[in-house]
Amino acid sequence: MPVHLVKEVNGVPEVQLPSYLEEVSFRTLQLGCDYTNKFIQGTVSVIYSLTQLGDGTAFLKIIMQEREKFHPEINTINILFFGNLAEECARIVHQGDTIVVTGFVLEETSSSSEHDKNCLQLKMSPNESTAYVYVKYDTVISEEPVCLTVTPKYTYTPLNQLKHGSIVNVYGAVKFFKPPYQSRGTDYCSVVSIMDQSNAKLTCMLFSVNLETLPLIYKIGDIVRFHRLKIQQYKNEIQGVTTVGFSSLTFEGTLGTSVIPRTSSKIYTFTTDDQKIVEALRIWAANRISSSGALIKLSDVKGIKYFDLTCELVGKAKVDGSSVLLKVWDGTKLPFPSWKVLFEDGTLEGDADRITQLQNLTVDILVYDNHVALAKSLKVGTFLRIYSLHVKFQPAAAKELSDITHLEFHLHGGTSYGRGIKVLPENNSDVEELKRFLNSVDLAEHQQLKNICNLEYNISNSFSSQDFVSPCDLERCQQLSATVLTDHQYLETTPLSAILKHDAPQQYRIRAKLRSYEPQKLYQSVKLHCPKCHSLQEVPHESDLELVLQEVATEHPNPKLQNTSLYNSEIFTTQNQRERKIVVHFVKNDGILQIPGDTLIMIEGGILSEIYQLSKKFKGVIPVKSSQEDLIIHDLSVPFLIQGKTWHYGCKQCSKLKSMQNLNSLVKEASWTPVCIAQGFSAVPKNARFINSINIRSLGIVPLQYVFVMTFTLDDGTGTLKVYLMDCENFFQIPASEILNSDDLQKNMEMIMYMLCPPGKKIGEYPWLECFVKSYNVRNKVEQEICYRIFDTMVAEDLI
DNA sequence: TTAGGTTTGG
Repeated sequence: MPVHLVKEVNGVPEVQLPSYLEEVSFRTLQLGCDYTNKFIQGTVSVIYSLTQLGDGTAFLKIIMQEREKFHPEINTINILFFGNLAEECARIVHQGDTIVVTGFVLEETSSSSEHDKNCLQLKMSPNESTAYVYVKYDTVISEEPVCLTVTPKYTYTPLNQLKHGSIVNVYGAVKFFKPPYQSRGTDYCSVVSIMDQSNAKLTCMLFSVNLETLPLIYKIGDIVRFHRLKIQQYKNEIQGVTTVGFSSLTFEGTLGTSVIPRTSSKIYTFTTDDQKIVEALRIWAANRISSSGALIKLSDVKGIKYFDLTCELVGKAKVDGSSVLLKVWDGTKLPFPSWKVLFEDGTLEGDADRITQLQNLTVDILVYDNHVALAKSLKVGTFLRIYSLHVKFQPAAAKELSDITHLEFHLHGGTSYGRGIKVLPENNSDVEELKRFLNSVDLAEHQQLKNICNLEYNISNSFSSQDFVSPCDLERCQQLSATVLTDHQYLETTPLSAILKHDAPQQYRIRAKLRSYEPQKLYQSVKLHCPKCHSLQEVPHESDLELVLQEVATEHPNPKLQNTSLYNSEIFTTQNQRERKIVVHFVKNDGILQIPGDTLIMIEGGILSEIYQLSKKFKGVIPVKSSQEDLIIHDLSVPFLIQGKTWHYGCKQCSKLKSMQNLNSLVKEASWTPVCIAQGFSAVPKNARFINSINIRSLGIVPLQYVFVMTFTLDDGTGTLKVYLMDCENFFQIPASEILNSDDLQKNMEMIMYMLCPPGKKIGEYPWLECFVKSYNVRNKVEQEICYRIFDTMVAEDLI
């Protein structure tokens, strides 16, 4: 570090110089002597302007006056600074400052000007020399703990003007932060991203041995002031890091709250200018930084995966070596039952009576790994903010009747997304508000309820309980729609009774509740739809695929069809079976092989598990077999292309299979690149872009689309209407092509259906759905029937 | 030095 700022309070520097340094006075300086481990100290009497030398190197000249004037005739000396040392000193050093320089080279001056009459100068180079600049803070004792009489003038650099290598003072609104955590090194670490009116963002890596010296940030939108932050480059972006003398102040970001700095520093400057900066930043950030001011309560966790919870700690227990249980409450009631975590008898800390009293309002949070140490140190009764708490929706396992749909709360290991726990002080405004709210909760009312949260509780009782939905939730369900119209908002709502009287075709906007739906087993709703002949087909079962592939695997690859201009081929022989041969053809792009992630492969003789493994590594897998003339696709009983988790099938009726050489023309057009894939076809669903990019029609295949096909029975009080839903991905915002291979997506869908049609509740408590419905005529052998289908409607985002 | 925002095992 070439330049250090040293805070000097009442003449006492807060940082001592390294003990191996020895002071030398001006008069003892002699050419040819070694000044390693020596320092010279003085007062800055003249600072020249920063200039550049012929080769562009920054240059600064300072004249230093010896503090103790032993010999008046030689009491000044020139100091020449070069490079970023010169730039830093030009910014920091003022006339009258005390400075200490080390690592200098003593040389004779060639100049003969007035100030250079002593003929000696000190040369300071960035790599060898160090300057310590002392900033004076003089205090007087008064009734106030500390009163500043001399205030250093700080300048603050806008975040869009930060330069690599500089040490700056900045203000910003917190866009993101990780609460301090123990790093793998010696220090605590906190990552803080800030923004200011320049709209630039700066991510800062803050380290400190003392937890207290890191900024006391409680939520996004807080305002921070950092002094002596070093700016450096990392991966083509600038970042801020702590440096010697770093200090910070933090202010609440909420408009109108008092501007009181949070800091561990006993001494700091804070002027009316600072107050204005904070207030201006608050106004700027109010509309631009989504603050966590609208804090999420336990009653709001519907459809949410991660959130920051402000709560009071009621109980604590050790569960096992890697996790701790926290029992917390925020005065609101969950919209679903939640889990109760088991722990060993006698390990629960907290007031047993209070824990029992609040049992219907507390949630169990399991805290893991790196958060365990902090969790163990928490005192029952303190107020906490738990950041990025994972709320996991666990749908009922149908086979196990003892299990019911419930919520789990996990604070996973790691610090991603600022995951962590912070103790909030009692005077924090959110805590004050929470305390007021907790005091207003009618505990007797909640105690009268049955313990519906207990997972061992009988399933039918818990679902039929009216207490399941708080009055607040009920109101929301009745007023808002759980679906959103994506077009035609101008249409007026038509009652279902009126629709039933009309002829088809018509289009309607309706508002109704989902009385029931089919199929109940959601995986049965996924079908394959042919856009050409409009047939609907079942998705082949894996066991059927396996049979076809095993049969093909017994056929012999044709060696003549290997290593062509289109692809390179490799033969693999299995060891555990009857030496089955698998041939993998790596398709080239314009004659060149790509990295696996960009490569299309064709596989001959592979069974399901092998194809599945290969699909994880390669961009796409096409199962093929050898004919006499060319490689050909299977008979479309198996997927013609496997891309990640999506297995693409072709319509057996509409496809007219051609040889694989037809892929050739397309590959020559260089369309086998991620760029081409990304260009896509805007009218085509996302999952079909890839197969279009390899122009699968050149192989004579008509691809089938994955769709959800469901029947909804809707009721608006005036009548009931059976409507079809056929949707690729728009209604649920879940791709039908991926759901069969994704547990997460299946859980999401179950959760959505649970919200739309909550089991065990009266229909009055169901949410409203606003939908567009079109009617159409279907003629069967006997009569004409009017059918209805949902369109241009999607599930509201807060349910997804 | 550490971390370098970008969630999941429990």
